[in-house]
Amino acid sequence: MLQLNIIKENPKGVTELLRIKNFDAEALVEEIMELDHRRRETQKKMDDGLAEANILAKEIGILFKSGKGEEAGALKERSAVLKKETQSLGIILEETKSALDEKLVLLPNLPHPSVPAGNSEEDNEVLVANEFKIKLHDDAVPHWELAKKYDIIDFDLGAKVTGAGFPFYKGKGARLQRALINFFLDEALEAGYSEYQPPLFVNEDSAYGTGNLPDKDGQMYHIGEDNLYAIPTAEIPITNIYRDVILGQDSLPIKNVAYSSCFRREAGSYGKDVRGLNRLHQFDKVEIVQICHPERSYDTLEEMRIYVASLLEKLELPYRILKLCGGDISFTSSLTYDFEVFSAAQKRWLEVSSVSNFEAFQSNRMKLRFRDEDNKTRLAHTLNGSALALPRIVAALLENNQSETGINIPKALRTYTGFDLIS
RNA sequence: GGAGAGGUGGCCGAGUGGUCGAAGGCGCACGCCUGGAAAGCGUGUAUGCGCCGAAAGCGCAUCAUGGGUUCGAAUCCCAUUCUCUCCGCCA
Repeated sequence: MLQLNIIKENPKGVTELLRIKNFDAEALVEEIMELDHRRRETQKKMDDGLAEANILAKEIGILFKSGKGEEAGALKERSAVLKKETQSLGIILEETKSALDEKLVLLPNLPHPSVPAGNSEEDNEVLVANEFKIKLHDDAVPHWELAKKYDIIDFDLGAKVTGAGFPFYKGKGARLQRALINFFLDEALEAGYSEYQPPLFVNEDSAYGTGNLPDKDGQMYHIGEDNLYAIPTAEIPITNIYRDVILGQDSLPIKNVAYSSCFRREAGSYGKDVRGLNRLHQFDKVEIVQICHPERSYDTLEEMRIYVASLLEKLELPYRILKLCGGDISFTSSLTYDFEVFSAAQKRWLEVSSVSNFEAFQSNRMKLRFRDEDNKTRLAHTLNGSALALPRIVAALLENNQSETGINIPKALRTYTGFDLIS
């Protein structure tokens, strides 16, 4: 949620910046300014009324104590009137506040000035392209066929037991999953992250905190009986640790890593994009989250970008890094780098990580603050990124490393898998 | 799932319906004292919103959360939630 102060200070600037995200904010900003004005006006009236009522109550108390109870009658009458007035003002205030909030959450985060304009993924800026040549033999096949051939992932079995998009990993396929998780976690620890194992379900407050509600309501699995949401990413529990928290001066930066299963309904997805491991309802991911001083957040973003790239290097996967354009960047992000690996048999790029700086957008909604050098409370900046999401990594590993004899495991993973070939 | 006890500032902990944002202690910060430190002494030490752009000041709200009773609620009532104890069930 965008900070009200930023909008009030420079409504035109906000509208201008949001054009880069192809968002027309003009009417919305105007409404917000108006609602804010009404809110302050109402609160002033109510506070004054309450102040008078407080004074009256004290006077009545004194009268009663000194045995002049009869004299309190008139004051009581006035008090009753004030109560009615302040109560109805209170209702108006609450209505105005929630109307203001409803409008505020509709505004996307401001893009960083470096974000290129654009409408779709075509306009993303390719920053790094590490496309070392992959030579596949003539009978090279996509990963879903390899999965069947070597009996390492069973989509049909998953469909029988649960539904489409919930595969079983078997034998060396299961061990490869476990190896990747451990590899990613160990690398993150090495890079100074603290490991968490989060709950896989969160409550409503947490889903709001990171902005998944009300935005992506239909995209999360929801347990109605207990009103809990299955997490689409570990970002939600890990970031919400700091909801309504004021961090001490020395606690920044916070670097957390968590492995979790992720659950996504992916309503509306279909076609060849969702074939095999390309898009699942349940998948595994290692997520990194940082909370840092506002002045450091872009350095931190670069640090995270380099870190994620190093993982792909170690896995010897051809990848590229995209700086997302205004039209493709998410609602909550100021600046996002997408990482894509090349899937040789499908001949297409698959997104495996998205590293974003949210600046104070999440913190503002979550009330995540810290004490700065002057001991004042300020909103911290939050960042996160996948490091990495497993399924598409597995897809690329299988396809790119297939040979006549089997699938070769990259060196960095062999100590984790305990085997160097799937055959 | 059943029964009971409880939730007060960063922490501990007091609080009879009235001047309680809340005693006292610990912690922390600053100052005095000291050659330096400890001890001791003194001062300060919540958050949000509003008056107003900032500071100072003032006002309002906040004692788990949300309602209610009352001129007045940390205190009384109701609901929710979380923690603890016992019983039941259980990896």
